[in-house]
Formats: sequence, C-alpha cells, structure tokens
Amino acid sequence: MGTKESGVTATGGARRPEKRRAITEAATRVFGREGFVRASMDAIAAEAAVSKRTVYNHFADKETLFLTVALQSAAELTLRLERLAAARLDAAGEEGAAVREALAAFAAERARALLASGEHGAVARAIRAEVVNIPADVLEAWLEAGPDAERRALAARFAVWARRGLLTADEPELVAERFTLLTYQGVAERSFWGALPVPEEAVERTVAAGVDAFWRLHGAEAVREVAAL
Amino acid sequence: MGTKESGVTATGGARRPEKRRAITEAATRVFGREGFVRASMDAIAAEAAVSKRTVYNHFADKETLFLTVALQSAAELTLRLERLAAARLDAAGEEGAAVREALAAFAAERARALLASGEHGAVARAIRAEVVNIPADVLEAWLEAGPDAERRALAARFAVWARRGLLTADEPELVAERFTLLTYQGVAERSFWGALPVPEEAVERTVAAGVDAFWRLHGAEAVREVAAL
DNA sequence: GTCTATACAGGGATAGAC
DNA sequence: GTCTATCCCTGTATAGAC
Repeated sequence: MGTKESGVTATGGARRPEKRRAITEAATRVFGREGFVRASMDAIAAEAAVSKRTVYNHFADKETLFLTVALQSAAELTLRLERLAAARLDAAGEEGAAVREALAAFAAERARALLASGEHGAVARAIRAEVVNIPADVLEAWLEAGPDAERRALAARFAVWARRGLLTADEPELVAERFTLLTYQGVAERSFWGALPVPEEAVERTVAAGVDAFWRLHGAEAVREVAAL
Repeated sequence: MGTKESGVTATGGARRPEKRRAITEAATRVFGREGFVRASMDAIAAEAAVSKRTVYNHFADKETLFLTVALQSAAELTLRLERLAAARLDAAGEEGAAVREALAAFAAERARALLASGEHGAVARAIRAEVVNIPADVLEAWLEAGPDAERRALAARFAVWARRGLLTADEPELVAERFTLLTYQGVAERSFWGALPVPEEAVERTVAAGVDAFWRLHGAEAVREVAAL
C-alpha cells in the first residue's frame, strides 16, 4: 500500500450510485470480517451481488476500495456517536443538573455501541492491523474523520460546561481524551475493539468505575474545591 | 485458525535447539513486520537461514509457529517490564518516599519501551489483528502471559503500598488497570502499539498528565483525605 | 538421521481481456 | 459477466550433504 499516491478520494466518476453503495456496504462487511489481506475482491463482488468488473469500474484496486470504505466507516461511526452525545449530553448541559448521570449514560451507551455494531469496530480493527501499510495522508484523514473528531466534539462540550462551572476542564482536549481512556478504552481493549463479547455486567462495572474516577478528577465537586482555595 | 485443536505446546521433539531458536527469532521479526497473513514461510526460513523443510520439522504449520512465537513474545515482554518495575518501583516502596516520582519514572520508561522495542509491540499488533481467528484457549494463554500478568504484578505492588499507607487501592487490580489506562494506553493507541513514532515530548506530556491524574485519585494525599473523614 | 536445496502439486489471489 | 494470464503461498516430496 505504501508505494502509490493514495488516490482515495479521486475514484473517478462512477456510473450507478446505487451499485457503488452496494459495493461499499458489502466491502465494509467483508473487510470487517476478514481484514484487508484475507478479503478477496471476488467475495466483495458476490456479497454486493455485482460483477467483479463493476467493482473495478468503481474502484481502481483493492487498496482504494479499502481506504474508501475505512474513511466512510469512520465518518459514519463519528456521526452516530455525535447523535448519541447530542441526545445524552446536551440536554443535561442546558439544565445544568445531573451532568454526572448524563456522562454515565453516554459512556455506557458508547461502550455498548462499540460492542453491538460489529461493523464499524471491525473496520477500525482492520485499519489498525494495516497501519504500517497505509499512506500517511490517508491515515491522517482517517484519524481526522474518526477518533480526532470524536475527541474534539467531546472537548467542545466539556469547554462549555467548564464555563458554566459544571466541571473543570482547563484543557478540554486532554479532559476529553481522559474521559475516553477511563470510560471507553478499557472496554475497547478487552473486547479487541468489538471482536469478542464482553459480559454486560463487566461493561457496566468498568464504565461506572471510569465515570466515577473521571468525576472525582473533573466533576462539580472538584470545581468547588478549587474555588474554595 | 479456528478449526483445529491448537497444539501449540505439543510441537514434537525437535532436534537442534539452536535451529529452533533461529526459527522463532526470525518468525518474530517477520510476523511482526508483515502480520500473520502476509508473512510467508519462505521468508521466515530465509530470515532464519534455514531450509523451509527444517521449519516444518520444528513446527507443524504456519499457525502453530505464529502462536508459539506470540506466546513467547508476550512472556518476554512481561519479563522485561517486570524487571523495569522491580528496578523503579520496589526501592521506592521500601523507602516509603518518592512513590509518585517512582511511578512517573516507571510509567515513562514503560511507554518508551513500547515505542523502542518494535519487535514485541509488532507481534502484539499481529495478535490483535488476528484475534477472531485465534483459538480461545490460545488467546487466553496469551492474555495470561502478557497483559494479565503485567496487571497482576502491578496490582501486587499497589496492594503492598496500600497497606503501608502510600496510596489507596481497595481493589488493586482495578487500580493497576487504571494506572495503565492513564499512563500507557494513550501512548499505545496513538502509536498504534509502537508502529508509528510518537514525539518524545508528547510521550512525556501524556505520561506526566496520566501520573498526575492517577496520583490525585490514589496518591498519598488522597489517603490523608480519607483518613481525615 | 537431521539439515539443505529445489522442485512441485494444489489452491487462490489480483487485475485485465473478451 | 465469464474467462484467463500471472503470480504467490502452503505444505510435501525428492534429491543429496554433514
């Protein structure tokens, strides 16, 4: 993958948009199941119910298809998590109350989303597996569309809350990353990014402990302590 | 990989131990560089300066070789980190002072070890990539020899320190996991488990912030606060 | 009797031709 | 949409060498 100049976005003017969608959706499933190397273009074409020639008409080669799918999957997952964050966090921020409970609910749903939607987690795992073979600019774009975007969205909310005295977040990006570490990364690691099941009870315990630690570090009580100095 | 009964330990009585070592060392490098699927037995034999037939005399097939190498690599990394922990942490525990500084030094060196020894990190990445194809018992053994062993070793030290009032650790395993999350996982994630370089300055900042958060949660001051209630 | 060297059978893969 | 050229991989088999 490393040699060519990664024309991921410039995939030419494809003909039938619905065929293109069928291909990317099938490729998402197959790459997710098998990883990049094991996945075959035959299997993708079959899963899309499309001729292999059609696949090559829409995407120059296997690598281009994979990287396209990876970017798309990251963007979709980010969008879904953004909706989750909006639903769980923004209302609480307005009311100024129950922020801790809102964070706990969001964290739990986020962790469950990883375990439930095997699709996106599997593609993310495939990206991580191939990371040394991915052109730097594409990897950059993937991070930008996925993890970085999620962190920024969280950081923006934390910054607003900090201004309202709902928590401490002098460096919102760092605080957002810390929230993710404490409430998400443990589950992600234990499940190998959604590949293996994790008992619901373990998820709840991990998330609760993470939110608890986060709140002790950055919660409203900490605000009061700092203010009391 | 999933179908057969994973005879990883029962690799038959091979003849020349030095050949076996040459093969496992070469396989560690090749599997680390290429991952399981891309790595070829020809390349491993060449890298070991050994005939391909000899490789198959020592290891039944590619899968057995890979899993053997993965377990070995995990055990070696655990041993190295154990030495690091003994050197950095045990002395501080005895003296009862500068525990925070010892933790900071240990965390920094651990993160640097991941980035420096590409070998073990790369094999761990290959395991994570293949996790869905690895027999459950072998994965269990890998966790046992690697991450779980590391966490237990840390937890044991934390438990001792907690008894001496040097930190709070009602649940040592959870506290050990939290220490790893806060001071290690961020670097691991950002570097894709050692695949990509991370600026030394970023490592230092991340580790320092992580140790700071950990100490606020579990450090001696927290002990005093709890005692003061 | 283990190791080297090499060749080969069988299966799949990509990517392009018809 | 099928067919195929070309390549590579695993695992085995067949030689001979220390």
